[in-house]
Amino acid sequence: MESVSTKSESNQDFMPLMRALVRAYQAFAAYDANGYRDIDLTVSQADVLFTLGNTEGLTFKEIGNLTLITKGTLTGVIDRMEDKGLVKRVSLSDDRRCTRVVLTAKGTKMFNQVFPQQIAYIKERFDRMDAKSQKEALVHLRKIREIFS
Amino acid sequence: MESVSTKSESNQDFMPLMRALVRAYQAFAAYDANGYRDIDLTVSQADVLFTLGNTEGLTFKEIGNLTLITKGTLTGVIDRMEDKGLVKRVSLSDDRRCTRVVLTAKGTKMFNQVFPQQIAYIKERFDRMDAKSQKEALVHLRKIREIFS
DNA sequence: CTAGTATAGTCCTAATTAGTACTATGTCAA
DNA sequence: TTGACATAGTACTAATTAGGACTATACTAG
Repeated sequence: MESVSTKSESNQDFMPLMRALVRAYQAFAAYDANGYRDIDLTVSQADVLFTLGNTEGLTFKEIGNLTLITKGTLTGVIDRMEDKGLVKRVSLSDDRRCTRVVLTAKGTKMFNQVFPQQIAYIKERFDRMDAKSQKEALVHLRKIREIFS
Repeated sequence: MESVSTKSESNQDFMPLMRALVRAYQAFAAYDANGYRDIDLTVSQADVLFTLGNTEGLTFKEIGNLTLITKGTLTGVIDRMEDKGLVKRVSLSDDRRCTRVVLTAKGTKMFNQVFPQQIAYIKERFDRMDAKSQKEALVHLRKIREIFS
């Protein structure tokens, strides 16, 4: 279908799929980010806020695993969220290497306000895709994740 | 199927699909980036290199559209590629606002070497997905892109 | 012609990102 | 107990990212 400007002999039929994956993600990410424009939150900060919501707090390690934000990056993200008064660092008594990050009252309030809002904002678009397609897409995307892991 | 920790009343069945999209992209992106480890190229630089390959040069605007790299970012990316001797800026006589970015001999050589390599590297993984699934996934991903555009 | 507007690219800032080195703490085995 | 190794988080760097301000150039309507 699509052709690629190269003299390589290999079959490159996967390239449209590769591009579609990148474009689909980028379109979603841009739309998602737009939802945080008004409120004073970056995507990473919102990601952490949503991850901490309805928990008793999580360690850096746990947050990193759930959000896929690297530990080095996370230090800075948590720093800025702490500056904004959204989270606080709490030491663990049983393992002094660990730090538990907990939402403050202000952070909890923001979570309760922003999370449903953002969910509704995104749902609005996914609703334009029928349930059957969503189900099939889910299977395919999990397969793609699997082959690249 | 999956449940989410929130008290929002809205139907959140799209969330597994949303997560699958993000994870699939991230897995692919990480794999792709790993292909540039050995050679001295970042993902953005490789993106530009591949975009310029087999062309007579492109303007910043054109590169930006093809790669989805913002103009502000592109200035820095091209700066560093120019420092490495991979590309050069050429002025256009008919519109002095525009700059054409062209691969140097060194850049062309690198393109001819790295592009087929990377294509083969990625193809290896996509080959693990059968043609029918790829075709279906392509349709779904284009739909996802559409609903978020 | 000329004023207003649009476009191309650069410059600047704050935040994120990956990666590596580093410190403190914990674990496990000899 | 003590040395080797592992883990958690921080510090630091280069590159990227989005976004907005800015300059130079082009276009267009009156």
